[in-house]
Amino acid sequence: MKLMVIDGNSILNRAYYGVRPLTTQTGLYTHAIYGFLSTLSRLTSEETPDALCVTFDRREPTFRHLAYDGYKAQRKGMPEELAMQLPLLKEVLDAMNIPRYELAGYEADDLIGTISRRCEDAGWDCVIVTGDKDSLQLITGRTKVKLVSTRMGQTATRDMTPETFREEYGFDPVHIIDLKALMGDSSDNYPGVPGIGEKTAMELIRTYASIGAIYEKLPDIDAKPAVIRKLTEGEESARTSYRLATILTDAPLPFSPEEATLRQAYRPELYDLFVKLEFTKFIEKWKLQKPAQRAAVLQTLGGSGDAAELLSDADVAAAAEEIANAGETLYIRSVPDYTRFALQIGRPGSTEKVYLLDRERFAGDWGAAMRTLFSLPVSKAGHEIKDLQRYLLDYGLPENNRWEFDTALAGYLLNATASSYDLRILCAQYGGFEPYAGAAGDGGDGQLSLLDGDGDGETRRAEQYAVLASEVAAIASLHDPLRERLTSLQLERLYYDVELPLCSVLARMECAGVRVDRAALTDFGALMERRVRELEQRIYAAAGETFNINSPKQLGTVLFEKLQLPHGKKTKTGWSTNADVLEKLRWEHPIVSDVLQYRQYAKFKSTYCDGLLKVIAPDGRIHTSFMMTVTDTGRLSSREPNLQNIPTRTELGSEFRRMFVPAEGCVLVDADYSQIELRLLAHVAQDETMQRAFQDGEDIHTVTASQVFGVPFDQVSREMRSHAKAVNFGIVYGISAFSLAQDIGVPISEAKAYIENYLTRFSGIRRYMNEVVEQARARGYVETLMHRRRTLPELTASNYATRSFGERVAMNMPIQGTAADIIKLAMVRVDERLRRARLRGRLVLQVHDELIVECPAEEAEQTAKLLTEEMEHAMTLSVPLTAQAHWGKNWLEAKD
DNA sequence: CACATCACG
DNA sequence: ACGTACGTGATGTGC
Repeated sequence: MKLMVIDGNSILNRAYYGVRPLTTQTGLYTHAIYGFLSTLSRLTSEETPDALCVTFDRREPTFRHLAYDGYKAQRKGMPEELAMQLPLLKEVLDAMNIPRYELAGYEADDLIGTISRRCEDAGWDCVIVTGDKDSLQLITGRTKVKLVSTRMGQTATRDMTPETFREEYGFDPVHIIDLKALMGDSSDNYPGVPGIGEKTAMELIRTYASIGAIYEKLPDIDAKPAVIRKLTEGEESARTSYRLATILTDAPLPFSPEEATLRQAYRPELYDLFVKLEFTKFIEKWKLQKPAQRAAVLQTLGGSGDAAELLSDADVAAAAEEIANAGETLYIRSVPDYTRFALQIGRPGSTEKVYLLDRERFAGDWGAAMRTLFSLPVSKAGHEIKDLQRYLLDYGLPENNRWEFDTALAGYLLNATASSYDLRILCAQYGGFEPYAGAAGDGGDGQLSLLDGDGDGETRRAEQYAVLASEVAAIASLHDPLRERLTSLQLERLYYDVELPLCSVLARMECAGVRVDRAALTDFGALMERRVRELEQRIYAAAGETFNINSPKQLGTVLFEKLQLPHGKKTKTGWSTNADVLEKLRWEHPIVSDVLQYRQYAKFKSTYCDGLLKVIAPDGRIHTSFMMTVTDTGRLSSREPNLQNIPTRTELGSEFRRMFVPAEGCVLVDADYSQIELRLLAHVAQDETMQRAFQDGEDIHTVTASQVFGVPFDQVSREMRSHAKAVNFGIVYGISAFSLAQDIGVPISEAKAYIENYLTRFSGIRRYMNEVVEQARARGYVETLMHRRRTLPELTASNYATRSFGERVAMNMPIQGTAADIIKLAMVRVDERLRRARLRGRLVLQVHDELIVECPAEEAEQTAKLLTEEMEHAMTLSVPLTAQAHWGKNWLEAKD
């Protein structure tokens, strides 16, 4: 039998510093608990112990140290962000049914010592998990220590047994006490023998094993006279330190290994806790649900018989009629591949009716059923409806605008920084911790052991139906609370006039896709391939060996060790080889520019040639997915593939845009905003100088240069303009002199002067930046002109870097986010007008400040005019919003 | 799965 | 004395 005992404080501490900070939307820090549980889960599956327990320190000075006057409870208080996690971790452990021990007057070490000896006495093996090397003294034939270390953010463990210990230290584990008695321990604050450090102490213990032996033989030991003198003078201190270093093994702790035997977790409690901590991952991994509620849903399904009905082909017409006659919102939930649906008529209370559809159990024409049920003249609501709309469009379902609500989208507007908008989490947050409406009763006990790992068995079909039915009920019951929250945060207009109608616009864009010239892309790929091979050979020749150029590690070795090039900054894992660094080395060695070239060709080949070719659909077009709930600022993102990062900044790269082409007889019309973020800055900051520049239609970077460098407008040089441009970017991002200097290659002092000049000349901007940060601190969030908000728990962090990050975000988000609001609004209007005007043009892409429409060549001019109009008038500001449109036979031509 | 790199706005 | 611009996604390497 084997028991694992965990040094709670030590592992929590390591998790706190080793895992990147994570907060719930209410600002509760959770990363230490998260890291603790990850470690716990990993170690238990690694060791498979029969019993498990955790020990904790009490804050007050401990028994062992009271004997020594010098001890002043030196340990630094833990940071607030960690302290708040400790009681929660204890709750989690209680819910997991894992015993934890703490005892006034005893350190965790002493409890661990006691526990390990009790195990041995009972004939058990013991595994101690800690990051504290003091515990190594407890190692015996039956007890080993798993030493946890965090290196570069990675947690690693080393198993320390008597053998591995002796190999590393050269003496037996128990003599680590003697070692500490000589060298002392600054963190535990006992001195050892003054003047004796780690090296001398090691030497002595390896030779004599214990301080007892040393003092017995003194002064006739093999050491320098100075060492002998220090030992003699420091004997009393050594003896005291020995006592302090000795971990107690006889603490009065009521404990026997049997009582820590692994048991079932209390799943309902654990579920509630994980919901509170927003540990979606663990909920999924450990398949947590409120068992009582699931049982209730199953009972409804099986019991009363007419609560949920599985639709067969023959039932569809009748069901459709019932749905239409009810005249209530139809709530829709499906599994991710749309092979199963649950439909609920109306809100909870209004009707009991839930219909289920299962493609595997459906004999008739599935597509016909989809069309019948989803084109009914009733309002519809669901979770992530854009994807559902796209699925239905693929079935040729005509567009209608009766989509009334999307729970995921509402969750996103209420909290844009959440990592997921899982229905169950939304229920907990906005439905008052009752994930499934109508389910009652309190906890039964769970069946799954948490520590058995994934263990996903075959879930029965009825159970899956039950989950689906409960989810559609969840959507229905979330409708009102979410809508009320949206109203109270003034998000109604953004939600109902922008985000919700945008769903169907995006669904149509994704469905339409964009045509690409497959042959040209293939040819370009072959060219890239040739160039890559060529450069590869030159690089190998210059290096005098072959190696993997794609590996920064191997490349670093070649450049900085073999070729002895001066290395710049480091990354966590070695020397940086990024483009910035290599650019500075360009003239040091011909290999460098070859590597830069190689990188470019390799990127183009793999990401853009191979990557795009892989995703061309049978219709010859690429259908990206626009993600609506990903970014923290309100922007869209594009995935599989990402069509928002197609090269354009270099001439060679922009060739890719030549390969995006319209259908036969059509053109691409491209319209983009000019300087939308700086215009917004001028508007929200009400900075008169900048507003005037835009009102007068001046070139903003030139105006900035003239202000910052104090020269007349017509004497601004190219370099001055480009520096001013960098300053403008920096301002929008929440600038620091260091980064600006880095960016434009001037001394920090000079960059500092630029910024100072800028903020003096554009005094409105200085005022705005101060105000926005101050307001964010006071309110805990920032918002856009349309009230899209982002919460900023970072602003109250005690860590400087984290706090500074929060400040920069506070300055940037309202700008970037308002730009996102505006173009989304423009997209909805463009889509609407195109269709109302009976034009055949269709939006196909959006790239943050740019819209691309595919339309018949003869409608190009009209479409371009429509685009610029809608984009420019999407919102009225104190400065003009301007957009330029062009068209051509490919994306590149359409850009100018 | 994390990291480094690099493509975009 | 700190650590270093905002927001994304895809790829290849290496543990």
